[in-house]
Amino acid sequence: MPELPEVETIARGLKPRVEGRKIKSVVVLENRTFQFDTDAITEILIEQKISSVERRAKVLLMHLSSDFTLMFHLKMTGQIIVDEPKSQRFAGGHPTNSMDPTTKLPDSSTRGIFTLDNGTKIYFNDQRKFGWIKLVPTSEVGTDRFIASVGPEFDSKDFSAQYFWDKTKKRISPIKAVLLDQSVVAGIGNIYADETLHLAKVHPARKASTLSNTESARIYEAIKQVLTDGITHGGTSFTNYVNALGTKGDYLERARVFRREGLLCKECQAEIIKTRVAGRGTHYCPVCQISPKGWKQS
DNA sequence: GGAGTTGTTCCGCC
DNA sequence: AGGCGGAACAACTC
Repeated sequence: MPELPEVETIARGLKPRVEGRKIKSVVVLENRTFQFDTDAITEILIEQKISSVERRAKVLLMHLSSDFTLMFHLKMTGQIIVDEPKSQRFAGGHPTNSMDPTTKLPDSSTRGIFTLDNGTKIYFNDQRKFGWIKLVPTSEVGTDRFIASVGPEFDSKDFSAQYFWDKTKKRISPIKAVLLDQSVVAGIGNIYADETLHLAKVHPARKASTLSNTESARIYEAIKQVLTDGITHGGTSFTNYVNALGTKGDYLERARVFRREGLLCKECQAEIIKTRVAGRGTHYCPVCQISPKGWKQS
């Protein structure tokens, strides 16, 4: 499940390897992945320069010199992997040849291939075909339905403690559902929602409207810390996620609760519980995160 | 081999 | 109006 830290890690890996390069060819292996008229590829993509790479929420943006932008959403199992010709590898530490994950590409999950003017290839892989690629005029990225509805970035000025309090206090749904709501804050998914609430010592099933100002502030700070930490450690890998170089992220081994059912809480040694909140698999510590009154574990 | 997995959209209901 | 909860989507793992 690529969330904000995973997509940010991909963007950072991609940037020095593709910015300034021209797209020479595009191979469409799965039509439904390409959610735009692929007849436009020749005119709008081929021979165009990738002027910059950017992330907004969980969407990766590649701005082109044609004043169009490629938008990528990885949904649950998407990958964007860049394979540079050996002679031209960016000195940012590509995996050594013997263990280079890109030697097996393309594979059965590859849905599209972009080849650049120096021979670099960008593979879009997606086992479950939920991910998509769109092509829109750069000036219209902001009016894309998803982008238009998404909330502030966690590290932007717009995301203040006051803003977060205003948003949460009128919501009666579980706080976990509020964190997963992309219109409140951009980029949190199942991993970092659980991690945030454990750090903030708030039970995921607490109704948002019952949180005190102090608890809301703790969650606000935890969001920033957990997402920053996720980026620092290159994201979380347990099934599909790899970065732009095809290698895994390191966050899982430092996870507080995520995928740690039955293991001990690193704060209090209680056993981590897995349950279901907001329709999602949810991990928490029953001691650090006190259950709300009347809440039954399912 | 049926259930579980999840990011986003859609839909019915309040 | 808009929040809420659940279904739908897809394909693999267990």
